Amino acid sequence: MYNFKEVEKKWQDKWYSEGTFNAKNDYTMKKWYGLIEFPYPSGQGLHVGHPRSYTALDIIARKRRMQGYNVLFPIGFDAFGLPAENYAIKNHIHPKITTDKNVHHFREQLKSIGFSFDWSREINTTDPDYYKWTQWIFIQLYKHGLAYKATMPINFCTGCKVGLANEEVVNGVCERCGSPVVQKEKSQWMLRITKYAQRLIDDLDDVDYLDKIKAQQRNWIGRSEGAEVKFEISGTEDYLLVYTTRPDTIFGATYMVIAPEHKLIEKYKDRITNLDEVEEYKKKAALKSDFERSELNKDKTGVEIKGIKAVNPLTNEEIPIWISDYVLGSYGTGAIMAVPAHDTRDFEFAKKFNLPIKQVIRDKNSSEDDGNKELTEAFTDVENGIAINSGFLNGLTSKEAIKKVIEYLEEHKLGEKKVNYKLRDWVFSRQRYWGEPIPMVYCEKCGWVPVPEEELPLKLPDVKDYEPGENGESPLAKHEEWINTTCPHCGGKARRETDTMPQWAGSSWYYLRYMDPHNDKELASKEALEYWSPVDWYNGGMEHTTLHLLYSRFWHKFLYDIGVVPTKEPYAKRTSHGMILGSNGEKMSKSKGNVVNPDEMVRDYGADALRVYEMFIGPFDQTAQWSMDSIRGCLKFLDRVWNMQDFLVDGDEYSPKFEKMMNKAIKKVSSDIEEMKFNTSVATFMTMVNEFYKAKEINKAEFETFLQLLNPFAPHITEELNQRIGGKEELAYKAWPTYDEAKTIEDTIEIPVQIKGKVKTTITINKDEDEEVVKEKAKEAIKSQIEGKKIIKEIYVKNKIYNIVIG
RNA sequence: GCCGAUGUGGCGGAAUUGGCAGACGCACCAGACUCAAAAUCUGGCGGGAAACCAUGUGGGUUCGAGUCCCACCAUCGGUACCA
Repeated sequence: MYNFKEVEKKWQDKWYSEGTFNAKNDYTMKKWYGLIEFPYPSGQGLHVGHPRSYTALDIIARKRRMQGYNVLFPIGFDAFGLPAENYAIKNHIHPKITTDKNVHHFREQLKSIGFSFDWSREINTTDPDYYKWTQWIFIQLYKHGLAYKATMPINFCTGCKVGLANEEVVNGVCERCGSPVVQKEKSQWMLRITKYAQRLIDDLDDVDYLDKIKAQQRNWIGRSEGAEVKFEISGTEDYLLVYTTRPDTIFGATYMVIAPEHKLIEKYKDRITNLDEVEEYKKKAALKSDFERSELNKDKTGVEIKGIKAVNPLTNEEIPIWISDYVLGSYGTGAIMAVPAHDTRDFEFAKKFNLPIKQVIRDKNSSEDDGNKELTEAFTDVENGIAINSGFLNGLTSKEAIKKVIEYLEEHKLGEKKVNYKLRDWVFSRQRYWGEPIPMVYCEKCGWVPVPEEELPLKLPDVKDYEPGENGESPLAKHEEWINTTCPHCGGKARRETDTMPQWAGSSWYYLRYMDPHNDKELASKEALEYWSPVDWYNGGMEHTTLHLLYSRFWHKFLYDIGVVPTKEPYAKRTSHGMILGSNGEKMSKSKGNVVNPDEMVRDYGADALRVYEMFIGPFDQTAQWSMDSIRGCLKFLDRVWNMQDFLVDGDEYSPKFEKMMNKAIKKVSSDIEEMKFNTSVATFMTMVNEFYKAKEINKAEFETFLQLLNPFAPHITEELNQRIGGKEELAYKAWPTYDEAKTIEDTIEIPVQIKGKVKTTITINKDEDEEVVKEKAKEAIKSQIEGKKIIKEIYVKNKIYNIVIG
């Protein structure tokens, strides 16, 4: 009987004490760098979702070692973050203490599953030796003008009087006390990621990410091409600047809309005759949280600004200006020209406030559309539009009209071509204790000054009070002894920045630190960076394919620009795994009581069974449902593997009856691993075991190869069996098996014989048999069904199929 | 609404990418072993008496469609007025 407890312990002790899987410092070897998203060490411990991703890359890493690569497969902990801080506040235990405890637990759990991580390179984002370099990167960003202060709204709980993270705001109210959450203006550090928007799109062409990941990145950045157009404000030299992707519809612009935040109101308040009404609207809009603005108020609201009007530059008509919160201050110019006939939102707004709707595009595919009928909805299709009622654009397709009108605008200095992105700059400040201190000081005389690099790391002060500050201030704002310092520039009195960095900071560059984790001179040495960059294969969750991936690509590109890293992109290849749901098909959560604890799985079924099951559970990139019956089935499979010892016979070569199967299996498993089709690899192993059981025989050569193929999936049992059957070398150090293509091909093939595409029978033929011989044989086999019928057509595909069409 | 997935036996899923639908596993049934049970081993297992019918629904292309095209339905994930 297979005792997985004993066997797994034995091999783990050996691997982790000897450092079997540690990367070598031999920079002449060919390298492979595999990366998994390092976990946040939560109090709940490891989730069964973690081993899905980790086992997958562990399998690839183990295979790469056997293929002769110097493999870097590191692990660390992304340990700053909200849960530790909230737990600390509630239970009055310092977050460092809980974090250390959780990390310890995670480490034990990860080791119990037998991952081939290089534990000598373990990192932790809360370690000052680590965040020293996170702070260093921030200072470089600041020095290059990519970090700046701006006033940005934060979520502010009206009950607790603290700033909240987005995830703490649930349906517009505070997650903890249920009070309404409003937006509060606060001066924050921002990172200018928008400067990299175009490169973040363009360089996707050079990396091997799943298409859906690339699509998500592109959508998030949200590039759009259009024009900025000037609309003169009647009776002034001034103009209102708008952004539009449809400059071909300017003839149909019947009014303008500005965002509540727009500075136009301040500028012309003397001329506005209904200023009170406008100010009232502004105030109401400001009080609304993001949630109210977007979720609750699909219904458009707005107020006309009376006393000022704009002039349509192409029709020269005077049109009214409205204020409405469906126009966002943060996108484009914060003002739009409204073309109700050809924009859904403008159409709704115009209908509600009875504004004129002027059709200037007709549908080229609709004979009824002559531009004279009343529209029931906006016509927005760019592909099928023809300009009408549009002066010099009449008759042009929408695309031609866009080109022509931009030329016209540029020629008459009325506007210009413009590209916009949805992507916003990155709000980098958090009013929190448990994060990296932002290494900046403020001096009355010199303004913001970075902490000198030789003084890094700027350590998070070890304080007892990390309760949130008053009015959304950071907890650090209460610690005067830490805040007060001297200006590095003039030596005068200065105060430290009290906000900390977001959790994204430490994870934006951690893959670089793994290359040289103990370096106290640089974030990593030039040689290490040159050798290990880029990450060859990065696997993680779909939930991180927008923000984390984008942020780290941005930091990497910046580090490339200042000559720190040698590659433009951090990750050569990115894949993602599907989620694991509870056995009831719902997301695992304590409240639903469907959480599966990996410790219990290792205890009851063993690490190998857990690993094999998580690979067998279904297609790797898709959501899967946990099943206790199935993990039991995987343990049964491993027991059958163990008992194959009883059939062992001598033999240094594959026996004739298994030669084909062995060669085919090597081929199949090798390619399955590369394509992450782990589930069919496991099926292959099971089929092989069934065959060995049928024969009640397996020779040494066959057993050794079988064990080696299975080793990346189930490393413990295979090493143990290999030792027992007298394998000379440990599997971890052996070369990956090779196959002979010729020996994967069967000599005889069964092919279906069809009549009109329906299978009637199958015949067995020799491979590459002569066409006429096959046809003869097939016709003989279905003689009764074709006798006396006229054969109209015959389709013969060599080694595949023979199909007869009869009359 | 938009973007991205997914839909195949009782269940999880497979299908060389247009060529025998249901590999492999679970569950279930039967047999062997056992005083008996568990474990293990062996066999069976989409529906239908059969012709045949079956891959979410309806159409199409093809000698041939789970796979390609068109329209729709359902489920899941992401996102939220981006001009």
